[in-house]
Amino acid sequence: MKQFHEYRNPALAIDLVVFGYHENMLSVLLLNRNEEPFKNGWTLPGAFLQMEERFLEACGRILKTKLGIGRLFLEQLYSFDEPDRDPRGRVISVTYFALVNPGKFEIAAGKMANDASWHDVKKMPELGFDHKDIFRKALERLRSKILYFPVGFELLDDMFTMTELHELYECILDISIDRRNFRRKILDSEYIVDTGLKREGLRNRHPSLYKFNKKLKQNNFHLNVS
Amino acid sequence: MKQFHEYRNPALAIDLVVFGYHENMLSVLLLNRNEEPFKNGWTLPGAFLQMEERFLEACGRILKTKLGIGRLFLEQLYSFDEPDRDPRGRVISVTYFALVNPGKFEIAAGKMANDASWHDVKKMPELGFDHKDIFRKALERLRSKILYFPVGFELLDDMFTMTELHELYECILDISIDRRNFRRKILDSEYIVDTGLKREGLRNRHPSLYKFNKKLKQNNFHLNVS
DNA sequence: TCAAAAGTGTTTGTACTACACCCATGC
DNA sequence: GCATGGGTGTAGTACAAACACTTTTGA
Repeated sequence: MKQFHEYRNPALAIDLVVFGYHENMLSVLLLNRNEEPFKNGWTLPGAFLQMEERFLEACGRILKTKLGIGRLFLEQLYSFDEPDRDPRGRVISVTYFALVNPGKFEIAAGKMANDASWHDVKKMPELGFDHKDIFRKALERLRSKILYFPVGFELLDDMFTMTELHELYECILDISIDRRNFRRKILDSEYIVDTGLKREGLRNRHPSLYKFNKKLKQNNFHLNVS
Repeated sequence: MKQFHEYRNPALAIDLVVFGYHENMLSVLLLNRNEEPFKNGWTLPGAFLQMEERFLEACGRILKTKLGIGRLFLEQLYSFDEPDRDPRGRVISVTYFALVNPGKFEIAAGKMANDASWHDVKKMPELGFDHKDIFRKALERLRSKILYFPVGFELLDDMFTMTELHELYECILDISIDRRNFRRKILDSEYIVDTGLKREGLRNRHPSLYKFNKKLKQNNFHLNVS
């Protein structure tokens, strides 16, 4: 019997939208391509899926070989099928979005691209292929997900202050949220626990350090914003 | 230059979870396969993606050739990559969920399967491949989506009573919802408009007939349930 | 006039909003 | 002691939950 992969099948790529948060700025990792198509243009990191490979394995391979970073939060985003999305031929793209604390990794450039760098989501350059669509979808997903799931903790250090968490939310959602109401809401939800430690060395009152409550089972957090 | 599809690529299938609602029962369309693998077993309707075909075109082809039904509400669900999900070889499945009013269509059996029929979501048979996982994901999506998006209207007739809409919600979510609070919430959201008509021929008070408010732009509906 | 379902309103409690003030620290 | 940001409390409001009565219709 003829094997399926001997028929003509579209190629299958995995593309990643890697979000990082640092110094009050939400960024995305982009590669500057050193080959056609879109040579010297910016694209999302990606790779073709290998025959025996799972999606998450391909994600790990991309992160490791192109960006030099290890395992992190990954979630499937969407699959893109526009026939002309790649000028070289029919390529389906299964996309994932990832969250990373840039402080924990040094980005290493891979061989496909001569440069990988962080780009403020508010100042994105033109992107090759249909990667603008993918990016938009990812940002939309991140913004809706953060309202009911503690994704923020993937972007911060293991311990963080309430102000840092608050600023993260304001930055990602691009709105302002009342500091005191935010604090109450977060604490009531029990998503975070007070470590009892304080951040020291600041020139004013030492804020408490919190960490994510890993024991929490059920989701009782929902943030309503206008 | 060698074309992408000349390399070894996994096969790519489109599988559909078609939900129908009829007489207070939420059902899914299943095919009884007449060939191996899973001969005489139940599976979701699906097909291999053709080289130049878009996902939604493949969905339309499946609906037409296997089920004999036309265009309906479709939304991409998830892409499944388990290497052993198809015993014949590596097949990636991009899945969609669909909503249909079964009263509007007669299901016609196709050539791949000798039977297509509706199955109560509460009494599902064993499914071939990984279709149980796909079904579960689809039901989960439907249940969360109905809380903030008027998916229900795809499942009802063009005009419907408040009680019919109420029962649909209770059926899909598998909970009971206060009739009066539900009514107020739905009417306040302006998702539906009173047609001024009444359903006649019942043995008691004639209920108003409503229809979906197609002019509605922004989503101001959110149902909170325990 | 009775049964059955449709339609309406009120009371209560909870949760979010919008605020102002005090506290700890480094300089 | 003063500037800076961290921490706490509270009154007002809006929405959701829980609930009972009236109305319309066919038989």
